[in-house]
Amino acid sequence: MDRDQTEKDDEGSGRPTLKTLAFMTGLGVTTVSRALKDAPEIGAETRRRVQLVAKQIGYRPNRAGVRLRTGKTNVISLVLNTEREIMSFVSDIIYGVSEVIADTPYHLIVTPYSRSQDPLDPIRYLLETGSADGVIISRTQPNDPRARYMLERGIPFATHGRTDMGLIHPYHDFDNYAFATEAVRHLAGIGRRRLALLAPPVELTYHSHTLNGFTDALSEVGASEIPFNTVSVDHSIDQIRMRTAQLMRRDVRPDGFVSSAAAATLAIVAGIEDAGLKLGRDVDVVSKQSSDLLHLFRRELLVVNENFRLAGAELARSVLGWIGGAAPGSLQSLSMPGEVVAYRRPD
Amino acid sequence: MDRDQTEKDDEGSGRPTLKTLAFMTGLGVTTVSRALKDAPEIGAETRRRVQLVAKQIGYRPNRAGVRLRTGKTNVISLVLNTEREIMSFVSDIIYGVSEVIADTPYHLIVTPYSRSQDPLDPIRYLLETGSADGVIISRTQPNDPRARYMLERGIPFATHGRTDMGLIHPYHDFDNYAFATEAVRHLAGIGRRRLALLAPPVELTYHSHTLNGFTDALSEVGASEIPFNTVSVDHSIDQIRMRTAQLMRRDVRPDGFVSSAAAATLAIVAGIEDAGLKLGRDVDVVSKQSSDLLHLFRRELLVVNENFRLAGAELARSVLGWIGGAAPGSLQSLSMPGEVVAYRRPD
DNA sequence: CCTATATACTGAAACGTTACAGATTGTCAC
DNA sequence: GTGACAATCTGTAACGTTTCAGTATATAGG
Repeated sequence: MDRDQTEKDDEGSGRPTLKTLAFMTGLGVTTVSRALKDAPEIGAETRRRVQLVAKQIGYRPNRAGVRLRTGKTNVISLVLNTEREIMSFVSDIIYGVSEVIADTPYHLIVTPYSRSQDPLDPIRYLLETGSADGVIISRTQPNDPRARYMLERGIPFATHGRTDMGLIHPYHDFDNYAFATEAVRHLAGIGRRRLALLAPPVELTYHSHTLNGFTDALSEVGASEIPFNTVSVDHSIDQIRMRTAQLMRRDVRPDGFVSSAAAATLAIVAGIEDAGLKLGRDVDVVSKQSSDLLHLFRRELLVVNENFRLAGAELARSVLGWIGGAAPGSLQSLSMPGEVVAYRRPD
Repeated sequence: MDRDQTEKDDEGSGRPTLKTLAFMTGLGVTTVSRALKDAPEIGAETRRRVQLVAKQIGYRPNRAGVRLRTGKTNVISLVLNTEREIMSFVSDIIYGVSEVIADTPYHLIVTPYSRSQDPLDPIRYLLETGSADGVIISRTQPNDPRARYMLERGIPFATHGRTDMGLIHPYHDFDNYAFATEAVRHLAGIGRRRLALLAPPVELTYHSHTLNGFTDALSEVGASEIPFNTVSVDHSIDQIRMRTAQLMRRDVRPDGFVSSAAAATLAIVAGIEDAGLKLGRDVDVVSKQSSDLLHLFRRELLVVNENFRLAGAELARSVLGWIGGAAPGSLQSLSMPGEVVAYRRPD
């Protein structure tokens, strides 16, 4: 008896599979599979024919099939802290990543963890369940157990911010050293002499980058530091505001602030005004911001822009690059801050 | 010849599968599978034994296996516009969803689309590739092709905002009608008589909700409307600012604003001040906000809070509920605005 | 004409899971 | 002792893909 033409009622119902394509082209499933990925041992005409039909009927490989067979998930996971992450960071970085993976087969999954959890938990989960081909983490620490763990397990990842463990891995970072030095120089340039720094939390790598830039520039310009390390950008608006107000009521108070985050800057300004002082007259503030809103808040503010969307794109490129076999050391990038910009009246 | 004990070197290397469990317990793969999901025809002791071993060795079902076999993806997709979505919305809604799916097997994938694309594109993609068990969409329209499409295809979804097509589906919405009426009443209560509304974009359902609340309350309190519909909250900061300034320089200008979004409010205030007028004296502004920052911006601002994190949680609950077989009509929720709150000095 | 080799294609097996259709017990009624 | 029945367990197939180990045909070398 001849081979039954319709081994199962293929055509018609669900979405097309390799079997559908095989049936339509009269080829074997194997041949179709290979033809679609430009394997060498497939005839040129066959290849074209298969690819044409595949395009026509809108064939899309079944992710589960591929994943089961090959272990490849085509997933990038973005690991986020649900409490401490900056808002615009979350939004922009997601869009940056999306932009880059848009014309790849990759999906973006968001893997959250909360304050109470060990930051290593979500990473362990991802690795143990093999849920992603690549991982992006933020809130990077000098000695980061997550990076160490992923290096050991050999899964491609990229960090937002650098580590300092003597290990090589892809990262994208904003040059916070340069930011702090520029900020201090600018403040010195407009006559400010006693500067306070609202730094990132101590455990994160960019804390020391920022702090080093700050203190190096202080001695360069001959200004002095008013210690302000009882709070960090991770603290609540109210706490920062209160501490700022306290600080501004002292005899020896700062006449300039450098702030590492926009939301914190709102709190600093509020604190300054709580103490009855005026921004631009009694004190100046240079702040990082990631969206162009601070100048609406107080036009006296001095701002430096950090582009999180770019960071997201860069991080995605790095992870994909590593997955694609590039050397991790070649996938590191540093984003230079622009100038400190003062308010300019809109046209 | 007896059955070979090690059909393949199971134990040891990779993560445990049903086969591993079957080998360890001496049972068949089928039995193990059923025991793990509390099937009725499994002996009580066997069930406990299997589950104990599974827990001990940290068995986790392989997602690809399940997905291939059953079609269940265990994925919820959040569909976002990469240009127009409010920042804090993205961040908070993701966290809200995460919160709810944290102790379920679900993963959250973010499916972005850009200005240039048909909003239906990402939905089609998800449905055609069977990439998700449930979908959450925002920027809902009265006659929303996405909701219609998903209803036709029978995939569970929830919308942020309501539709108005006579079709029943889960949604979560903020009561923008109530927001607008409360805002107008409050402004009237402090003597404002000529009010302008910065509304959501016309194509979205909550535009008319807001507008209806606004106009209904206007006639209730006997105030009049100063038309301000050349811009919406979707416009750029600069455009809103410019239009506001233009408006405020007219002879007949508003003495009160109702604003549907915090970022837009910054622009309105800037525009007011560009025209040389003063907030709280010449004009009052009631604004929605989703994070507690507007009072830092100008303490004269009057705010109503909208909780996006709650929205995310509610939307996730709705989708999961629908997936779980609940009636779509029972998965609709409306969040009531709180009072209009004026600035209160921190303790 | 036979053998070697390259080219183009193919079936079977496997990834981990669940559904289907049994198979093996033990218990009980008669 | 036999048949019926419930309780408990099991093997096989299938989901869609890729890899392995081929098979069939043509071409060329001797």
